[in-house]
Amino acid sequence: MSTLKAVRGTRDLLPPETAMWNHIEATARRVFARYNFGEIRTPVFEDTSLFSRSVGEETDIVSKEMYTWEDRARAQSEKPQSLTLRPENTAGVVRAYIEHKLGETGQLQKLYYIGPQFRRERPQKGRYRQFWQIGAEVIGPPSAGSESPLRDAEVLEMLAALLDELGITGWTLHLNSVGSAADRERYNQALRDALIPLAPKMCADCQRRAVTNPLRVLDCKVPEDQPIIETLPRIADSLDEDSRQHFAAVTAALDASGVAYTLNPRLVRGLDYYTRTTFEFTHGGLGAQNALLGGGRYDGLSEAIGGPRAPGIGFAIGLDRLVLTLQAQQEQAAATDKVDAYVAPMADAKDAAKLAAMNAAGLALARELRRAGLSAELGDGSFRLKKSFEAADRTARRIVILGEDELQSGILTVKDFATGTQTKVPRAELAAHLAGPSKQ
RNA sequence: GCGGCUAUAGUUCAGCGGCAGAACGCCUGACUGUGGCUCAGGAUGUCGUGGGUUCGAUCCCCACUAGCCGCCCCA
Repeated sequence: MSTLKAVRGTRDLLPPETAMWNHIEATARRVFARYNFGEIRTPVFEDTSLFSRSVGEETDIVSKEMYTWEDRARAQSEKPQSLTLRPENTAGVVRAYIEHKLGETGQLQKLYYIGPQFRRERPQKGRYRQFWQIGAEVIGPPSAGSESPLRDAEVLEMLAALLDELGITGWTLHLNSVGSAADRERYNQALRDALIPLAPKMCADCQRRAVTNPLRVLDCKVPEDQPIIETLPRIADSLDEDSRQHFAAVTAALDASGVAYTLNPRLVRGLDYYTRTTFEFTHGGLGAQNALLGGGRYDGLSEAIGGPRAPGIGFAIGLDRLVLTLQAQQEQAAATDKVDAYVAPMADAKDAAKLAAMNAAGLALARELRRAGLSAELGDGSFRLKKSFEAADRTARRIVILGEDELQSGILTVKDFATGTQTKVPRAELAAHLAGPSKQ
């Protein structure tokens, strides 16, 4: 019989690793708050059509990577509904924006989310079937300034600030504009036409892509294909005047705010809803999954799923990958934080009544310390003192010994592991003593 | 969906067609109210699952499952 395990592509996050996750999430919340973003939490599953209509019917995500099931009807009159675990969160946020008529407020909505997403892909480094994303969206009616290139620049600048604050070094911002939906259609056709004579000279993958997904040819990494790729039409040449001006304004604003970026005319993104500005922050050391985060503008998404005109821009950070990057960067995750005190009750283990009484006294003392705001671990009176010390040294900065003497006198024995000094401390002063720094 | 590599103690990994190994961690003691550094002892386990070859398989073969890495695609 096989034992139960986390299903393929999912995993448990345990201490001390979770400390890193909490640190990243807390940093993101702090940074986002400075930019006036508020948190949104949307359901982890939605009506399937939300994703097919937003992400794109023909994308790999929708066509073969979604966890979709038919929710059974509970009444004869009820129709079964096709539901899907969210493969990304932007669609859900825009759905909520429409559902709650946030556009009617006339205000720009600045929303961020942190949560799990689901795609049924083959797991590998930095890629899981349940993966975590931190993302944010700026969306609103055009009258609120949602189309302004200033929003693009602000979002990018915020991301640079977040990565810097997290201590991620060596990231690169790749920037491009894919233009309007019409621009993209035009470009796609131009690319197809250009590839007809060229594709036979390219690698096998490109020959296939030329037919199935010409934009992907631009991503080809085969060295021999690069000269050919250089000759292909550039999307910048297919942009209409509005998109061109918008992009120029974004880069100008980034220049003014000192955010470094690399223009990458080959950066095309996999989701259908992207328009105009698209971007990606990459980092080495992530293997084939070198994208830390990606995003872009989606001026037509709201309308595509039946909402009002609501241009927006957003991004999603792969939290799993961010953790990998930070772990690789830090030699060793910082030593796990030790608690302020280890309360070690001592009693004769053979005397059940005394043991119970001493343990109760230990629990009360630990409670006292915890109520004073200190972190404390509690030992067991049946332990020999040596064992208590060993356990305490692993988990706490100091040990507080609670034996018969201490209980009667109300004066506790405290030993500081950093200095090795042992002192007697009256119970009334204990919390203050434990809160203080180590001293010789 | 496709390809390569891997699966042995709590962890990281050696190993060999014939009694299952190391390091770290864990437990006990030297030390009955004192940790770290020592020292002496101890327990680790369906050798991923199922089948096959063999007198005998943890080892060789096949299948399956899972993990890692890559492809596709993507955060």
